[in-house]
Amino acid sequence: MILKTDSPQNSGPKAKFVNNYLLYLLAAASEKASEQFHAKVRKAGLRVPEWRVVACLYDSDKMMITELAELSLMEQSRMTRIIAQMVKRGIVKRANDGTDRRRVWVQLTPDGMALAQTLVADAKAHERALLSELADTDAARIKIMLQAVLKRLDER
Amino acid sequence: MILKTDSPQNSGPKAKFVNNYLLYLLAAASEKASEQFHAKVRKAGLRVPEWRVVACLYDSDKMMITELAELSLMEQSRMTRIIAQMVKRGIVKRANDGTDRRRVWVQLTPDGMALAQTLVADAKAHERALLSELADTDAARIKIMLQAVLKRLDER
DNA sequence: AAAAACAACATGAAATTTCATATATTTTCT
DNA sequence: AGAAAATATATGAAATTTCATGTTGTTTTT
Repeated sequence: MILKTDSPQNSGPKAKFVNNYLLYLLAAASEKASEQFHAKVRKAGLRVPEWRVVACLYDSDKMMITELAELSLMEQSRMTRIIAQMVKRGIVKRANDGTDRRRVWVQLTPDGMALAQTLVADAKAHERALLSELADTDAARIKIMLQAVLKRLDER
Repeated sequence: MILKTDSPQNSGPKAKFVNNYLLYLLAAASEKASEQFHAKVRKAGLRVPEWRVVACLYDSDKMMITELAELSLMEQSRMTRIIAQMVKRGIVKRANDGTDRRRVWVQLTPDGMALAQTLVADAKAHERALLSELADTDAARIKIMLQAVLKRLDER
């Protein structure tokens, strides 16, 4: 029996690095799994970072810029500007904190909420479809696994 | 018994979406797992996209711009410009194809190879460390799982 | 209660990225 | 063969992103 360990363009006897490298596998899986859904996001008029903000606020109703940045996996100064755009477009609004005047709370507007409802529903449907494609595989347990990974990464 | 399903900032009874959403888990795992190593990459004088190019060429010794872009998960026009910079810095060189004059083959220079050797070794060491932290977890099988996911995603 | 340290957010300026499209070359179709 | 389609790369211009740092406000130290 012949073992096919790699993809087509594999030529020599030397084992490939990239296609078997954890960080690459993670990046590629993330990228390719998201591709389809991100196309939907853009059709709904949002860019991916904006969708992340909307999804975060769907869960929490108000968040600080810094929190949004961390949860959305991007830099604070970038988040500040993204929020500014989203405010202009009426998706979110900014509010002050009564106690700490440095803080800016970001919240969904009614329009933003509507968007969030729709897109989160779409996201869940898309996820169901994706997971069902993996149902007969080890990969079905992927979420549990990824959560374990994240927990470990956080702990250190 | 009380079920704690989520992270600290979880307040209400409503189940969180983001922290249990596959595409988020993938993105976050990728991001956070890479963080440390990407810092090393930058210390070695490369940015992340450049490291991806170097890693690809470590495996294949010559690749077309288009191939590099696809494998490195980015757009072709961006790759064209990244390669231009890397050429200037003496990390890679461009060569023509004898038959198809549209093609540009990108190869590591000797300096580029040296960089590749070092960084790939670092990457492998980093990966070993990471995987050993997960050794007692389900997540130890994560690579197998991610490969299964990618295979499925490719097949459709 | 100052001083120092820290935290949250904003912003200028340079660099990168994106998007659409151009150019050149090869392949396919009729 | 000629036309049309496809492929590979390049590029202008607008938009976004990054990096370093500025500003304001809060906490901690001494």
